[in-house]
Amino acid sequence: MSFLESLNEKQQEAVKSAQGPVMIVAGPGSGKTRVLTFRIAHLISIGVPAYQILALTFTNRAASEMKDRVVKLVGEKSTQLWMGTFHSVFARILRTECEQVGFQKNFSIYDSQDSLGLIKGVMEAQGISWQRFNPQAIRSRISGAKNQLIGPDEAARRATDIFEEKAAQVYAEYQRRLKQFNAMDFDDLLLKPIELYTLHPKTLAKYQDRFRFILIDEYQDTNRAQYTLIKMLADRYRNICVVGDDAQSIYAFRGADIRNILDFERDYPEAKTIRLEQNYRSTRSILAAADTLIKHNVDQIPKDLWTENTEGDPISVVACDDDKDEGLTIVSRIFEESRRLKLDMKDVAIMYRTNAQSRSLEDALRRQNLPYAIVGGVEFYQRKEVKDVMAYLRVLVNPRDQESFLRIVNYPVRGLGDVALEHFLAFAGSAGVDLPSAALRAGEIALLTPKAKSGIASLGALFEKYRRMSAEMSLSELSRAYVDEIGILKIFKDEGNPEAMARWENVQELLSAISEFSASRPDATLEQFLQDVSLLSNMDEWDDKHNAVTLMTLHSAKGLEFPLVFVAGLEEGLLPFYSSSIERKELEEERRLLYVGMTRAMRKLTLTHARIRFRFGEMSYQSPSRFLEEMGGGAVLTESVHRGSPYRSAATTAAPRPSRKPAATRGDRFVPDEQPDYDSEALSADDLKAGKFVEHEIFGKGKVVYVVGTGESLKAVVDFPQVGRKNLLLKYARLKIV
DNA sequence: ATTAGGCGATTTTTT
DNA sequence: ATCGCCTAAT
Repeated sequence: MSFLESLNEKQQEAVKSAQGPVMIVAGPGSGKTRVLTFRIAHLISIGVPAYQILALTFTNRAASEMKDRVVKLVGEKSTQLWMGTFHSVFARILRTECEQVGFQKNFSIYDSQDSLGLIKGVMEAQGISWQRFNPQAIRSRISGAKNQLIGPDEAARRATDIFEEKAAQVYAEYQRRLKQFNAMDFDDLLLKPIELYTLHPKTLAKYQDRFRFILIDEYQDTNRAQYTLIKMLADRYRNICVVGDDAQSIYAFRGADIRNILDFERDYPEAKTIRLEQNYRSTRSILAAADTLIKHNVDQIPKDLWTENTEGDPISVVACDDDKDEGLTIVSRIFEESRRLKLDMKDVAIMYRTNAQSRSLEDALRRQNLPYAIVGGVEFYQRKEVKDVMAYLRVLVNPRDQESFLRIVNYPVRGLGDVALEHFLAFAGSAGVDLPSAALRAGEIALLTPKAKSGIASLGALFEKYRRMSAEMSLSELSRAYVDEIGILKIFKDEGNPEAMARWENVQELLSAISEFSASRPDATLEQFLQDVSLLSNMDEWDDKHNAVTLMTLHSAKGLEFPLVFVAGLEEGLLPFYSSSIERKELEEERRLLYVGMTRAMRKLTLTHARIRFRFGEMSYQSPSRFLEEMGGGAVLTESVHRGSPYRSAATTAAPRPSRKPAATRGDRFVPDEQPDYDSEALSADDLKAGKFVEHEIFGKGKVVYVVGTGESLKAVVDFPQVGRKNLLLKYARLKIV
């Protein structure tokens, strides 16, 4: 086959091993995507019908790109291929099969924000205080349990402290309500199919028979639920091919389980393992530094990455005065390097640990008139006005969706408060009807004020009207008329200020998106649109057609490559992040995260750190990241820039910077080993470090999350299990180290 | 007694 | 920019 000739020997082997289980361990830049694409094309070319192939990717974007490439290789017969993220593929399957697990086909999909709202409601109903038990923490605990396939009952049995007991209690009611609301959260999109296949072996057999060839990309980032699901599906034909790299596993915090890679060979003893170790992407300098860094991890499968590429430029490490300076430095280097290497702006990426860091970078780019695009950040579909309209649409599709109903029941204002809502919910509950039906009968609720009665009744009438009309109108007409009648466009217009006009435009943009969606496919439904939007990943929205610098988090950078890469904020507390610098496993994940970022670079990599960073409303002294030392000195060029900046004068008058002795001992060349005398306070920055346990007179024992400021204004943020996070001024707090 | 609007605190990573 | 709490207005 002609298209195989461009592959190396290992890659060809990976492509041609069509039958049986295969694990491909693919280092960064080793042509993994090409292998996957060619493998699919190969399967089709040897006669496998495209609809028997299921390919799971990490983003929908990756899926559609890969699909396009397969079409180019083998033509239109490949369009029946099933390709997408775990969540979108199984949401699609659930759309047809969910009745077997007690859901209606029009079920809603709740994102984390919706889930959190629901959890708060449950906690309120159960009389669990939001102050004592952080709803966000409860949510992530529940999600964690679900990812490990632990149900509410088992969670309750396993609970060892009051927090876990409460979480389990909330969990049980949360699941009950999701079912009642005909809604699923992200985790359910994986759990319900497992339930479906367990309860209905015939259905499982149908899908096993359907998907005879399964491919999974980014296998290192799959969780236990995904693993189980795939194991079920692949059990019959065992034609499963997973591609991953343990060194690029960066989603353990979300339940990704490294055992999935390690267990693969145990579950499939006949599996063939193929290693792709030749890197085609990066210069030798870049690869060497990344490799030296990642070798500091204990948990890893040994690999020998190599490249035939040239040595290239050394990696630059630039020390900047502060975060503004960091932005300016990066911008001026973008100018220099892009000219020197003859690159466009679309060849440049700036990566960082937290979304909050994009602000100062954006400022610098804007000031220099450099075009840029941000991946993620405050996403369009997360904006309040967009979520509000989406909630209206969801209620139309799924009247049982109480969470969405409650979101918009008093927006625009209809004269309803907590009390009126209580009465209304009680009425709906005793009448045993969904909320839109109850709203139509608001007149029957004696306890409501006239204003509340008419407000709710008109909302009920609105839903009723558009539910009827949905049969006769096109999707795009319907949504426009509906949104118009909701009245929020008028509110924004009347308000007239720039923010309101921006919101007005966002709603218009949402309507355009609906029109576009309905024009793009003949069978477009509102259900389908809502589902697609719920399952968008932030990469899916990224437009790489524009010639602009790309800004994104290190997490979003996975799978991409750019000739010129900047990683900003290589500082202790930021990368590695505060709370992740204590546990070895978490620290190793931070290291992998930087590894992912570094290995995105093809020709030139620049790492920056700031000495002072404006965080949490004040200046904070930052030490260079320990990872810089861990890269070894060989290919690294250390530089330091000084530039005037508004923070500078304040900085130079401040107390000497707290000393710090990084944990790593080798290659201390990036950090001058200074040890200023610093003993004035009983507790100084020397004693008080992130991760230490301290005792407070009132709050009890807690863990230090991080420390900011110096001398008199030395502050610590401490996590107390009972009372939560407290910001303490050391001068007064009188903490004791435990 | 209720509700609406103002004010202040907050910021890891995400399907 | 958004959320949650508090107080003024009804």
